[in-house]
Amino acid sequence: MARLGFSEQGWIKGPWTPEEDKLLSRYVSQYGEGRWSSVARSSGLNRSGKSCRLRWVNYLRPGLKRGHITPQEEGIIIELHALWGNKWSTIARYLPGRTDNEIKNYWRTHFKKTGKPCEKQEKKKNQMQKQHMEEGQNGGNKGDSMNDPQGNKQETVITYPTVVVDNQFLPTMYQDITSCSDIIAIDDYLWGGGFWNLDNGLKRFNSKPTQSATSRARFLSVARDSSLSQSRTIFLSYTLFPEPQSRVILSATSHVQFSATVTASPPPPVAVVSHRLQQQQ
DNA sequence: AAAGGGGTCAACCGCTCACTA
DNA sequence: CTAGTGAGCGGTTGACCCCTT
Repeated sequence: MARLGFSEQGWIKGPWTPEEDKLLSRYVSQYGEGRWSSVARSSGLNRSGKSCRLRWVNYLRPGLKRGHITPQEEGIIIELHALWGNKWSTIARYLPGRTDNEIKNYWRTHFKKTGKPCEKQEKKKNQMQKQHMEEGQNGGNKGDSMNDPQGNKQETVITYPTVVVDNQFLPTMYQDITSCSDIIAIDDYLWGGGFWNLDNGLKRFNSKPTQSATSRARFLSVARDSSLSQSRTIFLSYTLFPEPQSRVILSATSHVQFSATVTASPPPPVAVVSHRLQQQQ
């Protein structure tokens, strides 16, 4: 690939070569992140510290996700952008494996012009949701649908565990969603969006919840570990209201044992809350 | 098949902030 | 308090890709 040129300081500019990537990766794995200017000097790379840092953070860093933003991630982006605006790095902290640059690019290409997802994206999303619905009807016991066959709205009671808050803000553990490999998105049609009441089990609001509901939440995404066939681990992430800047990640195994972490933001991880979730009778 | 245009994304730029001497 | 330096952030650019005509 042709070089774009050199900076005034003589640093190479332009696309990175595989050799440069190897050099940088080797250096960082040996000496760690940080001190980027010394990385630039000592690694043998004729690149500026800034360039090295950017390449590492956005491309070489372990744990980065490749591929398209999922509908769940899109939901999180929309939600958090509504809260914080163009705070890309803050938003990126809630999307493990995604970089601020990636999210920024995604936002600009998908939402910047119209302020809403482009038609193509919407079509795709609807298609996915339709597919989920069909799969759900084929034996999935995931709770009642949002609408009855006549299309009338009704409150949905999910036969999933009840959420009981043990103690408020009792630090117990911090569970990172990234620790689960091969997370795929599921149940988007069921969980994605909408408001949920956590006071008396998981009940879904069809309209905006009342101000008195203290532990209402909006689910942003659900994902599961596909490698577990019997003992599914489900990850729920949602924004707690009325604290708009807190977010909870719940993890559930076999629909029996739940644990939850609350991270105040920005940035995570900070305060941790433990919820005990009991299986609904 | 070729050209044009729009979309995507890696990379750069300029600014701000935090830290230190 | 101030100046220098490094790191990080958001905005912007430009090359490449792909779709449409």
